[in-house]
Amino acid sequence: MPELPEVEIVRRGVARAFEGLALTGVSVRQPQLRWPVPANLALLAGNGVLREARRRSKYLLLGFDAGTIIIHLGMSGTLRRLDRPVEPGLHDHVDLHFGSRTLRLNDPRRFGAVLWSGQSIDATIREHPRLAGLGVEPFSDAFDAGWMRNRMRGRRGSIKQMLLSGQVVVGVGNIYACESLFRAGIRPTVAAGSVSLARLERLVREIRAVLSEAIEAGGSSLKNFVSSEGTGGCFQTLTQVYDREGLPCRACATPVRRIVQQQRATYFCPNCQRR
DNA sequence: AGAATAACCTGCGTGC
DNA sequence: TGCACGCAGGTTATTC
Repeated sequence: MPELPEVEIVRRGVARAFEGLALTGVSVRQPQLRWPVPANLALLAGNGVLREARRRSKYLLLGFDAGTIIIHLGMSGTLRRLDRPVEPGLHDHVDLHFGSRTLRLNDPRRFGAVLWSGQSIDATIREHPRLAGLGVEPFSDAFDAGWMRNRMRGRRGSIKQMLLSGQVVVGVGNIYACESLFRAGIRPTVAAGSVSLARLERLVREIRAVLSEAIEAGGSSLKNFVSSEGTGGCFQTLTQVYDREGLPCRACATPVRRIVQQQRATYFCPNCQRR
């Protein structure tokens, strides 16, 4: 589900509606997500004020004085803002209550996570096992072609696989990996270590561009992605190759091809992406 | 170390 | 209509 643009949109909604409010309670109805949800989250957070909602990779980090709530939406998670009591439905796993306002996590497939770190957001990003060791943020100065080349030197796995791994750059999932490789004219199957510096420079530009445009468009809503305000995005109507198998390439009219890499669908134009 | 594979889940669309 | 099957935005664990 959510890749960087979708998580960023959720983060903005949460920041706007919840920063400065005190956490007054947590309801955990179904703790079985990727890892068990700590049942005593509210106690851990010390009923403190939400100071900041930040994003690192596809993780949402809610900073309190006592520590940080870490949320991942997995494939199917949504976070919704409720301004009055609403009867919980199927897969409404966790509620974070801030007085009369509630942040509700729904996640049918349960690949998401809600974790607690007793550290600040900054320390959590540096030291938490799930977050330490992630690649750089795509909009940071550290992300450039030289960095990519260094991280991918000697790698024989495909460039698409490296993008998805999060070891080089984070936030790029299946949709935006396909889209950025198309826009950079790179065949998704080529060995990561064999891509020239010039082509990596183009890839860096296109990754940033496609992520920015997706944020502008409100993200991609394939099945169930919505913002915390309940609105869906429209980037899925703007994709060049993703989910367009057999349809004409928007640039050259060659039929878009679909292959499978690492058990994930890859879409590309065999004419525009020759190597 | 790096690469490949299975696994974790539910829901939806398709085709018989 | 009902049912089997394949597929879905992500990540981790286990192999070799």
